[in-house]
Order: sequence, then structure tokens, then C-alpha cells
Amino acid sequence: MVSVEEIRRAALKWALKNAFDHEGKAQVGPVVSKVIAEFPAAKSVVNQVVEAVKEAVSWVNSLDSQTIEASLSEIAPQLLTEAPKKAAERQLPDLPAAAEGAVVLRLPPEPSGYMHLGHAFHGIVNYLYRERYRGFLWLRFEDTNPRKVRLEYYDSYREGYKWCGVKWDAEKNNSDDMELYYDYARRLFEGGHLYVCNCSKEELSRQRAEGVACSHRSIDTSWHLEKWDAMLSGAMSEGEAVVRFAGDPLSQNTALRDPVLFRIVDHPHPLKGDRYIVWPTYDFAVAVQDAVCGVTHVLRTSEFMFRDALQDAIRERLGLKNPVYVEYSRFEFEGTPLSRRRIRELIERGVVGGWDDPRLGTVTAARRRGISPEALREFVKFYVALTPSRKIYSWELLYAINKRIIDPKTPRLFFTPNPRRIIIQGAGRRIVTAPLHPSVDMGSRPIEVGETVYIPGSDAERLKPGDRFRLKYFVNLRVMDMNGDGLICRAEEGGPEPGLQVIQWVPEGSARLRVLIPDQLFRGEGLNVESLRIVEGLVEPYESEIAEGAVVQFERFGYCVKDGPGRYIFTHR
RNA sequence: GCUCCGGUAGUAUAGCCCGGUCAAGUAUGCGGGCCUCUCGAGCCCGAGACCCGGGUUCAAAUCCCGGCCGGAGCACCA
Repeated sequence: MVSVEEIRRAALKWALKNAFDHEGKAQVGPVVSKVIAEFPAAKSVVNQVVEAVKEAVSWVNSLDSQTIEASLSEIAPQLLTEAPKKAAERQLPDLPAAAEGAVVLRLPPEPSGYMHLGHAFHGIVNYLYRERYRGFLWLRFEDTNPRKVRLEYYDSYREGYKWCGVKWDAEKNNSDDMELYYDYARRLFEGGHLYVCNCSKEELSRQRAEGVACSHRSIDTSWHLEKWDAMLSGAMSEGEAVVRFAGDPLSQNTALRDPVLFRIVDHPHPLKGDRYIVWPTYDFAVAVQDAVCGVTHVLRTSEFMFRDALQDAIRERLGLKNPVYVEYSRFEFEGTPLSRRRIRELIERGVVGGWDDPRLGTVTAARRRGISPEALREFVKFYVALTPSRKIYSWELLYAINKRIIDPKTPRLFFTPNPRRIIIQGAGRRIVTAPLHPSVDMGSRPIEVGETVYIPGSDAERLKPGDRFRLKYFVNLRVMDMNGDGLICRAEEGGPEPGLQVIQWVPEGSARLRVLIPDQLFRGEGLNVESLRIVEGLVEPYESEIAEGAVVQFERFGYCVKDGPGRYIFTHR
């Protein structure tokens, strides 16, 4: 029990502290909270606390600030100095009902298009949990629609995940277990949980929309089994019959209104050829596979929310175990469409060059424009929440992390966009030694230079006769004269000076270079007309040593990736 | 339209379940400064948010109700 005296003392202490923090004026509410936080037992006598605090506050508020500080330093000097607030290391929240060593997760890509950043994030999230719980991660291709699936895309995912640093423990395809689906289907038919339906597509969707039961549902089991066999044997053609789940035609959740679980698809499968003609739909394949794989936690985006009940119902009728679901909103990036449908459309319209166009959010595009996989992983750890609220990430956040990661590994080079010539009077031919990095020891590159150099056009424009500036690591100059589109300068003695503008430069004979500067494809409503700018300029000779795919920092310009001979892609500032 | 689900600084998040150490923490971006032979990195300082309205309570970002706004689903796609 707390004594009245203790409450009084605490009230005074926290009133002083509160006044000290807020320009000499304490408030009753926060002080009461502080007192109760210190003495939780005082909750039962909250009226007394409030009285004590009111007294203390009105007393403290009548004091001048010096007296407040003096009194506080007497009663509780430790409160005078702000305790540093600890910045807790961010980590993903615990998985519900998860135990170390007993977590099985899965990555379920549909190989029908290239992998994008949303898939990458999802893969990383699963992988991080696999690590955290020392669990097991499946890579399982959801390839039960032969018409959509293509061979090249399987590899796109394997490579994409690998590049992201996501390791999986086992791999399989939903299409590997067709016989199993058929066996399970037969069992469900026998239990009256499945029925063959001959209705037209239109009729079927009418029934589902209006919540009416299909007449086929009440026919004898033997009839359904007969039809099922006919479907399997190829005696029926596409569209002639489907297999439906005997669910609840009246359910509020439309997914439960007798959905189609098997249909005939007369189209070869990239892996199975034309061995099968009856294919399970997503819900059936997933429901069975998640159980067969022993998946304990299904992490997925909330568009699948309405299917939980269906997939659980399928498993329950099969006597299989259900997983725990963690569902969250999709990951979006500002001005960057991620949906494969929209990307395909942009490619077809010629708005972008292809799946690896640097403006796109595909994994190949991100890779091509210099986003590092470590940055993606850090990003997921620090900025991604598995919540159902809408999130649109800004590229800045990713850039900031990427920059922190690549900066210490990135050599510096001189690149002069829209170059202007400078003739230097009074400097002979010499070799300038320039370090490859300002703080990390990466060695240096020699630059042979004579009386002619080039500097960026934007710098040249600002310079007038009489101005002074420095060519980095080289020489101080004074502008003497303008000469056509160039400048004539005189060399001066001395090194770098505080306040003296430092400019990067390249010697005569430097190679031409093109830098592609990708930006968001969309701004607000419409297309961003400047989504891909091209800057041309000269680059110092050392550039020839840079390997394709490597990142450099062009000083005072930004980080760029070598995309090909004479061609770079701008990563970010 | 019907059914669900959300809403904390410009952005992403912590806190919400279990009301009080929250007149709200962090990162990024922004403003200022320091440092630096880059407009990069690093360091320091600053401004910036609980969607709105009611209710419950001594006390609400947190619980309840209503509104507004946003998102998702309503395929023989996944």
C-alpha cells in the first residue's frame, strides 16, 4: 500500500519535473499519470492522488523557473538531465503461435511474369522468419494454370530470390502432385463435398452472385463420380464441366458459394506437357499443398483474406491441418506500378523498354540500377510492417539505406556532364594522383593532364572573369577570359582553401559517356514525362577499368552503375 | 452495389491487444550548423503527426459509437 506521504512527495516531484519541462507550467493530467506510473498501487486511491497533484501543481505553477529548478535539483536531481531515450533495434514482430524449430513457411510465386520488389520483400520477410525461428522454407511454384505459366519465369524467381539473399530449404511445384489432387478429389466426391456441374459459365456466376444452390448439387454421388472419370479420361472438353465445392451458397463470403475447384484446361503445361487435362484451381492446390508441406504459417497479402475460410474448409473435409495466417497489405512504391498486368501493358505500349527497364519495380530493374540486395534486406527490417493498412513506400527511404551500404565500397571518379573546355595558362604537363575514395583506402588513379581540361557546363556557366576556383586534387585557377564556349584560366599557387569552390574535371582525350537517369514513371495522376533523362559528358580515362555492373560515384553528380561500354545508369545522388 | 479491412509528421514505422513512465519514440526527407579538396559520407541542432465528432473514465493514440476518407474481395487467375 502506498502512504499518503509517498503520494504527496511523488506529486510534488513530478509536478516540478513537468513544470521544468514545460516552461514553468505543470498540468494535472500528465502529473497524475507519472505518479501512477511510479506507484501502480495508487490506482485504487486515485482520488487522493488527483487531490495531491492538484495541490502540488498549483503550488509549483506559482513559483518562478529558478525556484522550480532549484527545488527539483534538491528533490530529484536525476530528473534534471534528460535520460537518453533508447532507440530499440527494430525487428519484425513475433509470429503468432510460433516456436523455435517448429515454423514452416513457403514462398508461392506464380511463374507467369517477372519477379518484382513486392515478391522480393515477401521473400525476405519469410526468410527473416525462417532465420529467427530456425524454421523451414519452401519455394513452391503455383503453376496450376497451364495457360499462364511459362518456363522462363520459374528461373526469374529462383535467380531473384537468390540475388536477394533468400535461401530456401526445398523446392517443388504445385503441378508435381496432380495424382494426389485427384485422389483427394475422389475422397471428397465420396463424402459428398464435391460435385460436377454442367452449367454454363454465365449460369454459374449468376448462381454465385445471387446465392442460389445449383441443381447438380443434389444428384447422386455415383453420377458425379462417373462424370469425374469422364473428365479425367478426356471425354469432356474445356468448358463442358467443372468440379465445384459443396460449400454454402448463401454465405456472405462469396468465396464459399460453391466455387470451382477443378476445371478442364486444354493447353500444354511447360513442365507436364499434355499429360493432364483436369487442373485444380488455386484454392484447392494451395489448400492441399500447404498441408502436405506442413506449412505452419502462411504469410501473404490481404487480397487472399476471403479465401482463408475456403482453404480451411477444404482441409477440414480432408482431415488436414490448417496453418496460421498472417495477412498484410501489398507493398507499393511511389509512382511505380508493380502489377505484372500493368507492367506488361507499359511494355506493349512502348512506354518502357522491357522488364528490366530501370524505371520499373522488377527485381532485374532494381538490380540493374544499382540497388543492392543488402539494402533490400535492411529496408524490410527497418521500414516494413506486416499490417493491413495501405503503404506506399517512397524511393528516398530505399536510397538512403542503399547509399549507406554502397558508399564505403564505391570508387570515386570524375565525370563532367555537358563539358566546357578550359585552357590553363601556366601549368605544364603533369600527372595528378587522385584517391579513389575520400576516407576508405582504395588506392588512387593517376590522371595525366596538360593545358586543356573540361569541367561541367553548369559550373562553367556560373564563372566570370576574375572568379577563382579549384580543380580537385590538381590546381587553383583564376578565370581570365571567355573564349567562345570555353574559359581561359591562369594557374595559381596553393592548395585547397576554405570557401574555394572545388570542381571535378577531365583531361583532354577523355571518353564520352551517357548516363541514363531513371525516375518514377508516374507523378500523381499521369505519366512522368521526364521519367528517363539522358545526360552526356566526358569521363576520365580510369573509367575503362570499371567492370560492367559495378557501381561508381561520379563526384558531385551521384552514384551510377556501369550498364555497358560508355553507358551508365544513375542510381541516386 | 454488396461484404470485409484500414487511417500516428511529406514518407515508412514504434506505441493500440492489456488506458497512466506519451504534452507521442525512430528512420528518411526538409531547415540550420560542424567537418570534409564532392552538391557524397559522417556528426550536432531544429521544425513536423495520433482523420473528424461524440461517449466511457480521475485519465484515451490506446476502449465504444457515428461520420469522413482510403484499400481489398465479389474469376472455370493466382
